[in-house]
Amino acid sequence: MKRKIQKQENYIYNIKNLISAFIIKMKLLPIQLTPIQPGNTRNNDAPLHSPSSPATSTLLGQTSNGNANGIDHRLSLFNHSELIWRYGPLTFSSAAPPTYPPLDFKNHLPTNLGKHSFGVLILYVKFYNGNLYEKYSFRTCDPRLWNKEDVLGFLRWCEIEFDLPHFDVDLFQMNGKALCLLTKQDLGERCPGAGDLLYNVLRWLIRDGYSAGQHLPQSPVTPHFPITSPWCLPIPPTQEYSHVTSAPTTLHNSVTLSPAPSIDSQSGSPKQPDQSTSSAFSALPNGYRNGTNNSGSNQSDSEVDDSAENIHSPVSIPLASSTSSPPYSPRSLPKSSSNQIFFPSSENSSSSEPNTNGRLLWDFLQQLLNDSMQRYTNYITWKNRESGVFKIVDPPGLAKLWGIQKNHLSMNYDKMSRALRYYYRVNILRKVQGERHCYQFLRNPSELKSIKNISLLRQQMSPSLNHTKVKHEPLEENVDEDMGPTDLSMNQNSGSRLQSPAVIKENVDRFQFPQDLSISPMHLQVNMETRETFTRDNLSNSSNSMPPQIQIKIEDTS
DNA sequence: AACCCGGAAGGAGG
DNA sequence: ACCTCCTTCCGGGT
Repeated sequence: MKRKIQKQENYIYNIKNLISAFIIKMKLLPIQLTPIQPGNTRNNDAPLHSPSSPATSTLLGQTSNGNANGIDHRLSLFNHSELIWRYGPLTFSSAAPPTYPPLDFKNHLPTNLGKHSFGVLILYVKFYNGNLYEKYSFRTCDPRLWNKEDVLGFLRWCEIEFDLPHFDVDLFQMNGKALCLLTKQDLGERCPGAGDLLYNVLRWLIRDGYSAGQHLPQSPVTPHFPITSPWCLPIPPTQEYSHVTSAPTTLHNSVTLSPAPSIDSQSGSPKQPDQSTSSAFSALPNGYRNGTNNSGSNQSDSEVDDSAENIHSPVSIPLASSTSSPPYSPRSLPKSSSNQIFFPSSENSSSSEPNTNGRLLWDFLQQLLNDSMQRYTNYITWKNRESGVFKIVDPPGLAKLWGIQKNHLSMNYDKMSRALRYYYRVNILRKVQGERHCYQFLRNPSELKSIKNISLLRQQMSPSLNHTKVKHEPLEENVDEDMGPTDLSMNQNSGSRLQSPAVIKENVDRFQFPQDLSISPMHLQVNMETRETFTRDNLSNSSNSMPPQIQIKIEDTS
């Protein structure tokens, strides 16, 4: 019996990671996690994707006919543990108050929003032993639809997600629409050091959020901003899960992972998540620590390692396969001499060096190339790190990443390569003749960063440059002595808050089920066909019909 | 067709 | 107003 409970707990644990990943993938803003009671058997032949399914009201936790207890009977239709994702417009009316005590949508969702502009994703979890159901609801994350409490919840999420100093909430007594009208400067004044970040996040949410008529980005390089809300961080399993059926009150308390962002002003603000709990699931982006505040303070004797780690340590809610260990625990970087040429360390860094933080193209490329976890090798990779020769593996993809970084979404390889060619004349880059998409760095990053004005490089020819210029076999070259350890720690003290390449890529690639979801002995099936319906088009067009649905089925194969 | 090159104009931000 | 660092567009070459 204990083993079964333990298994179930592990299952919950993994499911929550899955949820987090899914939230990221679909850019949903989790607002609530509420337990529901296990359903009684009731025949419901309506297919999950049927427009005629009466599921909507049930999904919203409202009482429907023949369902006086607010129980979702459909759950009992399935023989195995299942996750059922649904997405659709919120269609409840004020005349039908929810009778589902834990799921008070009326108080949690702004009722003055157009019903077509809103969506709720609900997750039902059923264990085939019948002991537990859970229900998760998520709201879409178009910031323009946020109310004041949403805004505050978002800010708290940002505080944690990006390790920002506490915002002065008094300066953000506004709804999402007002928040979105703030300029970068406005945001910077309200939250010094994080204005850029907030601005970029909001712009991104607006641009790629659930705007009507827009498609969900399909490109593998499209960033999915990590809506890994702290209030939805999974919690370690507790034995309370085994009592959920018989004790609804306990269930309510125990299954609520962490406080939902309260939209009910009476209930106050969402609490901060328990860091000790969340740390195993979500590594805060150390690389985005407040630059001025943390300058040097989080540097230790393992400075080199940490600096490199932190730069590319985005928010992570790892999938089940990676929950057993801290996702970004400090570890040593390769220290072979071959890695030290273009693999920056912080040793040479000084606070006087300008911090480009990926804003400059060469810097951006360096960060991708030198990612300690090698997450960008599908975009760009070293051909010879010693000589600085690299190859753009995926030109359009890389260009898109760059465009995202610079907020020029029409960026393509043609334009980006033009920028690269401008580096020729300033001796930052040169083309590797005869090899497509191959370029060579002629300066190492610390050298470049030490030069405040890149254009000075036009006159300033380094010995290494002279050396490499005359040779046409860059792959065979050795670098000069002055091409010492370079500096990757430039982000560490950055005041800039542009999204790092690591974050972009991480957000894109994090969600890779089912391969990455190793819920043993569970087997995950994803109905890709139904997932296809999860588009903005469908979101906007299906407002009067059954919401598109996504079904994730987990079967116990043991 | 894709890639590569560099001129020209202009924009955003400092 | 000026500068840097691109971005955008383009004609031409390989």
